[in-house]
Amino acid sequence: MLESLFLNLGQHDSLSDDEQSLLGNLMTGERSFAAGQDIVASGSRPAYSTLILDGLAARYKVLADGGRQFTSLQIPGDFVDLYAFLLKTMDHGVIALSPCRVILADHSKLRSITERAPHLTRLLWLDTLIDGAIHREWIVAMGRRSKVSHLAHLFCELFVRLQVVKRTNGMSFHLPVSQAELADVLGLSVVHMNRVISALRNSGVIAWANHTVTILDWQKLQQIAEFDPTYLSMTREPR
Amino acid sequence: MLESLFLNLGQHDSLSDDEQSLLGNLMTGERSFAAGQDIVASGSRPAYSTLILDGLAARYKVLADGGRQFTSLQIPGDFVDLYAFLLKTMDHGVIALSPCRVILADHSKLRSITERAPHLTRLLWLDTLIDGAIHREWIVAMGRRSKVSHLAHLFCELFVRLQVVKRTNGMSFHLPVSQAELADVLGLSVVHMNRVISALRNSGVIAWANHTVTILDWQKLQQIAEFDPTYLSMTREPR
DNA sequence: ACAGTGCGCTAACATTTGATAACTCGGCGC
DNA sequence: GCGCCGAGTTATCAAATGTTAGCGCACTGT
Repeated sequence: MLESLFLNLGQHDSLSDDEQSLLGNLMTGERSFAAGQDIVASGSRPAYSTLILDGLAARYKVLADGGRQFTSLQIPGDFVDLYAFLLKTMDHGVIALSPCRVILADHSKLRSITERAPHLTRLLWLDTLIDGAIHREWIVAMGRRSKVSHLAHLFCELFVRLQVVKRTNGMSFHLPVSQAELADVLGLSVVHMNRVISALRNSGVIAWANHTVTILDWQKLQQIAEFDPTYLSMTREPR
Repeated sequence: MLESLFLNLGQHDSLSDDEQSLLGNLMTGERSFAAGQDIVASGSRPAYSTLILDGLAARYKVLADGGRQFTSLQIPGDFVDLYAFLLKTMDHGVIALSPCRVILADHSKLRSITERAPHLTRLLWLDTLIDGAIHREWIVAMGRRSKVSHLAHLFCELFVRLQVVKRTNGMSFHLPVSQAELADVLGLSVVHMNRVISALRNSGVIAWANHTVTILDWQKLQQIAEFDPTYLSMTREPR
């Protein structure tokens, strides 16, 4: 059941059997959320962190004028709020974009991992660092890439991340979001988001229908995106 | 000499004398960089992490068309590349925006801290988590705030962070960057950056001359920025 | 079968942002 | 003193992006 988590953490360094069973002991209390529901509320002080088993979720903030911005997309094997273990207070919310099945990690147990299992601690720390690396890549995309390139980059990132946890199907993956939700990822109006999607479609590198994205030309997509996966730290080495 | 680091880490939870001396033992090898020099090169695999003692630095990425985007600003007491300890390969560069004095932390020593000092490990982890929280706030600012609000938010953030490490002077702080560099923070053209700065100046909430920013109306500045410092985790509690 | 609804899509127009160029001003070397 | 140069500023025009509105289609409940 923790397959995705093992695939995710295990891609960076090997996970011992002991560590796998520590993780198995850590994660308890499965829950489900419907699309549109808050998984974690902004301002809350959760006593546990949440791992996605199935579904798509996103971190977000809402501004006074009602504008919403997603700050990350979370897939199976991702902790959506591991940092709440030390940050204590959530400064943003996490919403389920599709039906989500999750499992929880008590902060008290996480704490004891930091006391007793240094290597596993480093792997969990690393997981939050990659989160940060993705954030930086998003900042670059928002600030200096063309919108088409930004969208292409997002698709590259999602494809590669989904591949790690075996949620791709050939060159396709499921992306259960509306264009309005995607607009809240890129920081665009819905109308302009539609224009950008059309442009990328017309360039012939992707198809997107029925909530399924198909990459028609992976080379060219990466080229448009200037995609360099270094920031995802997908090499296996001692950490 | 590690005053800023102690102030920075100590704002979140108390640092024991033992922990302070562990940190003192950790940080060795002072170096200086001139404005414009790379402190850490993109693509490198440093064997140590870098702490700013004095000066202003920034993380950045450069795109194929020459466009540059800063992803963070780093002030005294900040680790600019603590995550390189686990991420291994730098996926971006760090540049000195003003003359910088730094001190280094060998990754081997950092590793031994994770083996022997769980509480200090959590505080260092926390430091990187706040980095991530700041990234998320930047994403929101880039995507959904007006440019004037974005700039106001940046000034709020810098002021509060600089206050923690005692680098403010009343309601003023030193900001040794050109408008072109600031444009690479907000992701704007230089010309438009200038317009945005003019607008914020004309609203009467800040003055900016000789590389010194003075906040004339702190309440109104926070209001324009919709600034909520929760994401900086500035409360002292057990971590 | 029917109307209601959410979503994708497009048109027309307004506003924001970028590109290019020119002008000012102060510092600095000669 | 003179001229160069970098930084800030402004003007003008072009391109990107937002706003408002409306259409069509698939899906849903009745």
